[in-house]
Amino acid sequence: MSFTLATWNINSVRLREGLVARLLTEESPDILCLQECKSPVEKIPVDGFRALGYEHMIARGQKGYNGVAILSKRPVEEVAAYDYASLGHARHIAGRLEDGTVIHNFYVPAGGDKPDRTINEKFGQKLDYLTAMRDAFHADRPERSILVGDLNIAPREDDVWDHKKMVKVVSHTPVEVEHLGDMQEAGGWVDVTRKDLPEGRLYSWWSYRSPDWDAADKGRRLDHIWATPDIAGAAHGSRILRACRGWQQPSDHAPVFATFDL
DNA sequence: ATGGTAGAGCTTCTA
Repeated sequence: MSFTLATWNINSVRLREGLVARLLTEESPDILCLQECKSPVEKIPVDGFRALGYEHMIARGQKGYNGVAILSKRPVEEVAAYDYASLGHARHIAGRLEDGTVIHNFYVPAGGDKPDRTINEKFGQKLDYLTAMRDAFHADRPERSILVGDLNIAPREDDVWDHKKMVKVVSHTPVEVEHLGDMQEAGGWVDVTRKDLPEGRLYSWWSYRSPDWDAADKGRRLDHIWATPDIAGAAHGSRILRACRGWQQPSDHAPVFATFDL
């Protein structure tokens, strides 16, 4: 069995229903994982997605903030939706395909402005969230699993436009990279995007605050596709659809794709 | 040190 999977921080699924439909129509991934739906589950516009062949959805949502969903052409059974670090936020959903492959979809907390948990509670929550993920994967080591989402951390020097300028900026600080690495190691996760594209700068997010985002290109790779070692070798065709960032009224994130031949 | 933009839902928070 072969399937193509995409992950996209959509920054309001209701406002950008048309952009989701465009991506599904033009690229037809088998599975699309969304983050920052900013919508209660019952207000996600599922009918339009169903009409395009995406008959299955599992999701967690809340009013105004956060929210994650998995849209799929194939049946997907919900197997978990954890509130890591007990924040009361809709940031995780996991589903299982008919062949047994488990897909985890995450929206890791952004962490606020200051990278210091003594003065910025949100930064502490981000680190605690990653620690809770680490502990969960340590206790129950995943197999035949894929982890995607907006992890809100760009771990490598070539995942940001300027490593030296970014090292004190939330999303690229050493303490965040260490927490992400510990969580990755606990699950045995392989970074599929970097397995396929090991060289060169890769970004999936460009701030709205830069009007000439394309020319300035001050991006970060915040959105990731990982897999457990038993299936990571089956992944190929990784790509980031930068063009979506230039669509009308875009999300500030571009979708990330990978194909698995299992 | 600061401000720049965007979305939800309410007059402010979050990113």
